[in-house]
Amino acid sequence: MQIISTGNKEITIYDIARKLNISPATVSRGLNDHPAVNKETKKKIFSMAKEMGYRSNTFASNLRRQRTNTIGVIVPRLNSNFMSSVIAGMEKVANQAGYNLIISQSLETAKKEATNAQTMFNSRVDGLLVSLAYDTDNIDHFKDFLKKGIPVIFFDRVFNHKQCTGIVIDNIKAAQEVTAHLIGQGCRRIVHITGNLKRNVYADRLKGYKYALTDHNLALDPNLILETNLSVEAGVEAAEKILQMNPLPDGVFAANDACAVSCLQTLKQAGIAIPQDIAFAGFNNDPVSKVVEPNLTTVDYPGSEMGEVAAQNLINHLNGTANINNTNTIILRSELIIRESSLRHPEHI
Amino acid sequence: MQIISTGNKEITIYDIARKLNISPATVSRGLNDHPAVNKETKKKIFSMAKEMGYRSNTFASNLRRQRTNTIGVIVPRLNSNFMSSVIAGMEKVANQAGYNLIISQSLETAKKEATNAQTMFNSRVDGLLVSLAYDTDNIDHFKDFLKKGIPVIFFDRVFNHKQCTGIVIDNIKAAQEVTAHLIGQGCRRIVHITGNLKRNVYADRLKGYKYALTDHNLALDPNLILETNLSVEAGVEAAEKILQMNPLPDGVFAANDACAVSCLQTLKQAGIAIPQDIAFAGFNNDPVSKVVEPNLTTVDYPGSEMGEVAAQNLINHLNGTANINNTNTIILRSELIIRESSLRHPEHI
DNA sequence: GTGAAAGCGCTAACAT
DNA sequence: ATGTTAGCGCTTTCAC
Repeated sequence: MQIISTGNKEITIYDIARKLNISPATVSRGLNDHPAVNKETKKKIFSMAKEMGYRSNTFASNLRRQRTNTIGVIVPRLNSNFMSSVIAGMEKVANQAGYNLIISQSLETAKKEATNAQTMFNSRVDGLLVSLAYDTDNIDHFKDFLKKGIPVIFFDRVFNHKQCTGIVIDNIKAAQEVTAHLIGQGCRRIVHITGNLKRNVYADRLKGYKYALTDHNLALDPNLILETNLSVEAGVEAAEKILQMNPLPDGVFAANDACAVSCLQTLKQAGIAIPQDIAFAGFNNDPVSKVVEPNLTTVDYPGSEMGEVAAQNLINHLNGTANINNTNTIILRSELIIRESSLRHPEHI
Repeated sequence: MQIISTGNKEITIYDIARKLNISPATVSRGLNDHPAVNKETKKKIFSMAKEMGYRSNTFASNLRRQRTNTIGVIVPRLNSNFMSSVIAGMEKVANQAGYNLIISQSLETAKKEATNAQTMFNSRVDGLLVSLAYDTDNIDHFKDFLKKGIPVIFFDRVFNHKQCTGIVIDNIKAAQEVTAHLIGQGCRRIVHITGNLKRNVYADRLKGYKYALTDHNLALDPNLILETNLSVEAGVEAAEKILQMNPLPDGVFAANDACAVSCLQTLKQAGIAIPQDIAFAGFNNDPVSKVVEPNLTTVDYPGSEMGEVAAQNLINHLNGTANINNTNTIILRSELIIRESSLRHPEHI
């Protein structure tokens, strides 16, 4: 038994129409701010709606218009500054345009990503914004969307597909800058800790690393490239591998901050001086990068903006203002942030 | 112009019925696994549905059944390990029970919280799961829900209201343990950095701090209680205030880790030895607590479990399995994690 | 075990 | 500027 339940009856536009002695159609038009409705009538409608506690029935409306005004969002995890900013940016744009967001986490598995996609498909989202899971290696689970012409936009972790727009930063260039910076600080044997190379973000950062070596006429040593899952634990393991190397490397560039930090700390505990023995750089500008000692050199990029751009492009497409089918890639700016972990000439700070 | 768009026509139960020469009613029953439908018929229906690429129209279904099977979630921010785990826990339970989640961030403002609540109300969520914003001081924006008998469950940051269930940890006890631990390490003048005392979590942690002092016959010095917004910047400011104190305190207990860490680091830079001069403790077990040097003593509590419990209780209530109107508060376990920042007798590690 | 038919609340084409 | 009407796709009562 429900203890509290007053006024459980839902008010419909028919109730409002009856009270006002007008037709339901006019009420509907008024509520939707249709230009052909008399201003006075509109006012009456709105105040009566308010008074009676009316709330629009989205389902009836969606059923009728064959649109949901809902955007699906699938991300690997929500627990980063970056993702939270992305979502905030999307929400801002979506709300302004009258769209709702359905958000879900793939928890880095392709399987859950597929399930989530199916749920979104059944909820008939008008479009999808996706950042891929760690181990996704095809996008068959988005085929249903593409077949139906429902737009899918990837951001950050994108998939190269002619039918899908991607919003990214220039990971190659950013990584190239990081590596060049380390080289500029005197590093000659730089370890690169990377992630799953299926993901553009890690593949591109690796490319940037390689290009920078080439730019500075340094040979590429495959033994210096460690492919990991970029977790905190992976950082510890990487440190153990590094300690086995002979000679020791003189620089480490990790593809994310979490891994960089745990690797740095493990090496430090083993008596390695940072940055004198080994200079360090990460990627993402996570809060931890400002806490670890020494503070971590890293790359910052704008989550909120990425979210806004992704959502805005999708909505413009849905509203017919712009067509993203012709847009393949949108590149946002990023920034190298130099901190003590890589600075061997402190006077340069 | 849409470049790709094949099979844009939606399949309905009527299409399936026609192909199978049965009635739409039977198709509907079959799809919903109604017991009164012949097993063979069911099989035929399912395979035909699959073949034709049928997907159920949630809107028509919701419109008809007058239920949405959707749960609204409003949180201050998504960017913490804790919140991300909470959401993951909720998703798990909700998916299993056939419910969907609509998630939104209040970004710590009561205003956005109210807007979000209104959106949720209009989307006719079956129930609401809320963790309050920093500055919310009443719950009028949830009145619409309560009036209609739509259940609202608070978690972590709860509001004391007879009509609302709350899921929390015992913040008083946890804070009391933290403080007692500091006292056990020889602290006598312990600063407590707290947040907005409207929020139960901070008010209760303050209480726990006070009770522990009482338990150990220590006088309460109001000057040692710093009310802040618990941000990273607030930690720095708190450190500056602490440095002005004469005599210096010998312990700091901050109501979250972010603030504790920045305060700790600022004091360290000023030449204070941690934990010898000032012992430190935080709250939340954020990843940074394991990165800062020395590692931060803190309180861990289970986000995923809190999410699961909140969602499960809501769903049980909605399904009529249990009634939460009688349940006022559910308390989950938490755990003191002792690390070097508070350990003055290293042999105890 | 299956079918017929009504109706959930809204919108939009058409009519006035 | 407003009204009439049909129908979006589904579920469910009542009938057989």
